[in-house]
Order: sequence, then structure tokens, then C-alpha cells
Amino acid sequence: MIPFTLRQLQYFVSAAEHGGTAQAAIAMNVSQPSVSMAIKQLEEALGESLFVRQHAQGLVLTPAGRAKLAEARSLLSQSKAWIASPTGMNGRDAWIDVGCFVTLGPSHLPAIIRCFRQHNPGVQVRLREANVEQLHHLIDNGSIEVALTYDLGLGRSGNMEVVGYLKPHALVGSDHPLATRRSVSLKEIAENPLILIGLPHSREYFLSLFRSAGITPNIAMETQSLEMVRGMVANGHGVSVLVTKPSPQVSYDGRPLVSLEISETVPPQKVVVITPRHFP
DNA sequence: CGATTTGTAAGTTCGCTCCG
DNA sequence: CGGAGCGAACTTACAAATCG
Repeated sequence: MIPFTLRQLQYFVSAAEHGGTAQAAIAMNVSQPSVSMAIKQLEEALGESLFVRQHAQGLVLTPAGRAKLAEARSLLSQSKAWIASPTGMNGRDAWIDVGCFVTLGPSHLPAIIRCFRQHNPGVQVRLREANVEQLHHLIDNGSIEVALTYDLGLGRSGNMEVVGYLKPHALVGSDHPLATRRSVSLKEIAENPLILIGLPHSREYFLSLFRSAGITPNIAMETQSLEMVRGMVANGHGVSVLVTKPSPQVSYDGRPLVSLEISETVPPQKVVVITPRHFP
């Protein structure tokens, strides 16, 4: 801990300028013992005397006091400049910590950040990709200031604003028998091996779509990577159900994919922006 | 979650000493 | 004797911790 306060420095400078604690006290609008005590505590912190006490004749600076006076004035000047300096987004070293859901980020966040930078040039953006639960935790502990994610019913932290809705769709390879269809039912999807995105909570959301229709899907593979899901589907290992729809519809290895509407009415996925509860 | 307790910092009052 | 500084005791304000 720093063993002195800016208030003590102010009283010291005032006493030096007025030549005593009584006049300094009047100038600072406090009682004389307050100034006296502040100087005493400052001297204890420094381990040497700042003034020679001349009873009934005020205070005279010691050589050490004269040396410290200039530094004290400088510190007070810097502290005034510090409190008056701009904060946050106008600062030279300003940055913002942004979190995004791993599968949602790549298709939306780059454009959002481009727009943000046009309005806030010079502000650095630091990215944190995580699952929904981790994003809530990062908001709670102050590691990120904003998160773009899906609302998967974990809304216990921060302020949440719905910014859009995404409908789930079926994904098949271009040579799959269903690829020529415009829409497909959950029952027809369940007749094929399912490539499931296995991220926490997202996984439960996709399975709940089948469960609410009274269908048990045949899970062939589970992966936490969206591109792995797309690659497996494109290579005929099964079909998938996703919310995120990257453009173009081609897998990493160049094979085309086809998105199909789901014929049943299924609940859309809410896209939300979360900010800390006390965000200005 | 609001009320209460506790600890700390900063201040005041009062009485004292010192000195011109 | 009056002005100035010091120290002890006390008050006030506030924040953190604790409790029901």
C-alpha cells in the first residue's frame, strides 16, 4: 500500500505556501489539527521532517521539505490531469473485450466489428470465443464487456437484448436423395444418420426439436466443430440440423451442401447481445 | 435483501505548551 | 497575553461484514 494520501500532500503544500497549519487549514476549509495530523502522517511515511516547528511563529520548510514540495506539487498536478483526462473509448490505449458463441461468431462478428471500427477508430477489439455457459461466466467476472450468442435459457447474468431470430434448417450433401427437396420433416431427417453439433446446451436444443415431435434421432457422430459437421454431411456420412448457415454452402474440402427448410413449426433460436448488469 | 454491527478514516473540540 | 501548534478524546461518515 502507498503510505500516504493525496489529501495529505494537499495539506502539506498548503502549509508550505501559507507558512503554517492555521492559515493552511483556513485555505483548505478544515480544522487546524487536521492539517497538523496530515503533515505528521506524511513525515512518518517519509521517515524525515518536512517542517521545523516554530512555536507561535508557524512552520518553516526543512531542506528535505523544500525538495519534496516540488515533487508534491507535481504529483498533485498529475492527479488533477488524470481525473480530467478522457476515459474509455476516447483513450489512446482503449480496447473492448468481445465474446461470441463459437459457431455464431464467424458469420456475423467480422461485419459487426468492421462497422464498430468505422465509428470507433483506434479502439482495439479483443475476441473471446466460447460456448454459451462460458460466455455468461466471462460476463459475470468482468472478462468481457459484450457477448454475441444464442439464448439457450441460461439468462441469469447481465442484460440481454434480442437482436434477431434464426430458424433451424436441415443440412444434406448435394448428392443426398433429399437434396432436391425444398423442405423436409423431422421424421425424414431421423431416418438418416444424424451428425450432431455437440456443444454444451446447443446439443440439448437440437435434440429437443426431435423430442418435442416424439422422435428419437439416430446420432451417428458428434463434434464440437461446425466445419466438421458440414464436412461430414458433404461427404455423405449423414445429415444434420443447424441454425448457423455460412455462405457459400461448401465444405472445407470443396463439396457442395444443401440447406432444407424443416416442414414442422420449430422454435427459432434467439440471437442475443449480453452486457454486464451495470454496463453504462 | 434489508438491518445491524464493526472497523476505519477524517474531522472537531478542548486543553495544553511554547514563545515573542 | 495572544497567537500558533500539538495531542487526547470524541464524533461523524462511510464501507464492509454479518445476521435474521
